Amino acid sequence: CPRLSYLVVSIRGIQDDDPPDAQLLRLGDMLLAEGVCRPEKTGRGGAVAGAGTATPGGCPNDNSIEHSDYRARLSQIRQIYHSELEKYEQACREFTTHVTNLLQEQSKMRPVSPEEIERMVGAIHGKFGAIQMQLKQSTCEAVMMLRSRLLDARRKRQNFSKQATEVLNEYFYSHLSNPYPSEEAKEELARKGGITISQVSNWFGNKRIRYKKNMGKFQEEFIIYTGKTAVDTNEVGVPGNHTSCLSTPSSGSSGPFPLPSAGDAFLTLRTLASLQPPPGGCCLQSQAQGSWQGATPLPATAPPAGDPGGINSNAAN
DNA sequence: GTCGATGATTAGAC
DNA sequence: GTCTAATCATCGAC
Repeated sequence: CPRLSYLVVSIRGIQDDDPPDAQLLRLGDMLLAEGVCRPEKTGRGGAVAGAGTATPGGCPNDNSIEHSDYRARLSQIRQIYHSELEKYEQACREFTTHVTNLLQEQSKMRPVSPEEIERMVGAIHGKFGAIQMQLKQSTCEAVMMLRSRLLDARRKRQNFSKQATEVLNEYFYSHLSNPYPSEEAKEELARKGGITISQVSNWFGNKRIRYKKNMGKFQEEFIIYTGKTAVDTNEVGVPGNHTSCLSTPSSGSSGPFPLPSAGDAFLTLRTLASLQPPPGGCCLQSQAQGSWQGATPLPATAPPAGDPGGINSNAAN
């Protein structure tokens, strides 16, 4: 929602050297944008008191249920704002009257020019304007805090559907030697899983990191997916192998060559993972930064015996 | 309420 | 732009 950033920018943009009127106007605009106050009817002096029914502006203006709490709290803020504003305006009026009366009293004893009265009234309005600005600013801050608490959906998340997770895991484990789907593969995974491409990218980013950090934990998953999908063992990291190089994932998830067992799959994968791609390998993507293969010695429980070349000895080179 | 899993965000490297 | 790594924040099982 651009309005929040507008608020932030606007509040940051308030400088002490701004003329008070300009600051007041800007804060008024902010509160207007948030639906806290109505457009001012006349001149300065802030919103019309009692504008509690003003239509909330911005994102929360939709009818979604999750925003009802926001709207309720915004309404509270609005009421407090207008109540305080009314108090300040009342006080300003009273004080202005009081000072004017005092000056008129003084005029009996000394000459008091209309300019002097005007100057005093102006000074009073200036002081109350500053107070009003503080009120607006603190109201803005309250609204911003409320928004960040209740509306900021950046970290809202929902677990992916089972189908999406399966599709992603199938691709990941069947391309374990190079779990970097191309754009086309991402698109297809996104389509199959009913998620967005950036979610696919996020998922693979998270998966690679978490797999690398704790491979043992993912052994069971590996068995599930490689066993279930009957992974084509030729697919895993073999230089020149078609499926590991093609960008489309479609051929990887249902290989026609069932393994005798998942454990064998492990062994085979471990062996294959140790193979080194040819110089300028066919299509490994973005491996310069992470050396995925070097960090992919497959789950530790796989038997090391019989591993001809060693898992980590040269995979990353 | 706690805690692990997990999707999203961020900073920094390339 | 993509990537890793760290972190945040939420979900969901217990």
